[in-house]
Amino acid sequence: MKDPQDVLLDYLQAQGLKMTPQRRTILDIFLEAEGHLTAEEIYDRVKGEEPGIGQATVYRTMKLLAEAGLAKEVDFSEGVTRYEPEYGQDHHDHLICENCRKTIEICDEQIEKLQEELATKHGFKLTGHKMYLFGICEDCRKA
Amino acid sequence: MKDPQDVLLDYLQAQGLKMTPQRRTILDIFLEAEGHLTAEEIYDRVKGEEPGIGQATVYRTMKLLAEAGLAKEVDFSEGVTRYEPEYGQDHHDHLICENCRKTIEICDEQIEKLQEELATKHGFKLTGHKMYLFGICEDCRKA
DNA sequence: TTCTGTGCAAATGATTTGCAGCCAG
DNA sequence: CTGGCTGCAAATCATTTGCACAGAA
Repeated sequence: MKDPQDVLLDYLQAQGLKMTPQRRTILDIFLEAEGHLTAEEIYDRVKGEEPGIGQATVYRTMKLLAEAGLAKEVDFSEGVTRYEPEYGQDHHDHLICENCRKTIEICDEQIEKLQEELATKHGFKLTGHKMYLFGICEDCRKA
Repeated sequence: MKDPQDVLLDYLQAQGLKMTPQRRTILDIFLEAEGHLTAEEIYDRVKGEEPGIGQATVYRTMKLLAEAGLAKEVDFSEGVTRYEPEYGQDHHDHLICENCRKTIEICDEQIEKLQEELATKHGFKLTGHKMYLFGICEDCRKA
């Protein structure tokens, strides 16, 4: 598979935009991080590596990565946008523990198919969906 | 079915809170409105009827109605919280046209069942879910 | 009377934007 | 060179909160 840096480069060129060290750094840090980070959290990590980078740049770059198909915005109803790597990842939804906030990535083909049918039934051409299941995980129920 | 005003009254009394004309007005206007309004939009309508009511009161009251089970918060990823009447309504999800923002309420029992199973499979006790299907509606595809 | 509720304005928190200088192509 | 990019600070936008007064119970 193509290197994510190259994917970004291609996207930038196609849009007449430019590659910069800031964008490179932010992409690297974002990709090597685990989980679903907010722009703020990414900014904190970026500061550790390149203290000169401003937080507006991080916000701008994360939006850019989302457009380039490298990052995906997720929203767990906390009032902040989180990002997860999208490139080379299979599509999935999330199962979130309302107590400890642990998040499990889930995917069910049958549900996807039913969603498609449901949209079609109403005359829609489905372009995407968001599904979040909320519950209490095993550990939290025991405790 | 019990009158929504009474449902609110019961909830308030159970919580040691008070009924006020503002709350009555906001509930009325919210219930007679169609669709999925934001607190801001509800505030605009409220001003038409009772100009003295402040917008903080509308925000506070909508949260209250949500706790009382009379309103439900929905989030179409626009950066604002919308509210829809919940009392006496069946559970449903939403199918949203990305072009004209038209929203259709949908419900599929089979999907719900699969969601339950999916959660259980991961050791979760499902407490709720959010599902939004995005697409392009028939009218917009024709146009 | 006793709190809770209200309106107002100020505060918040996440995100965006204006701007002057910087730098990739 | 030139137009996009950056850091900074100021600006937004939705929502929340502090406060003094008002009004349900």
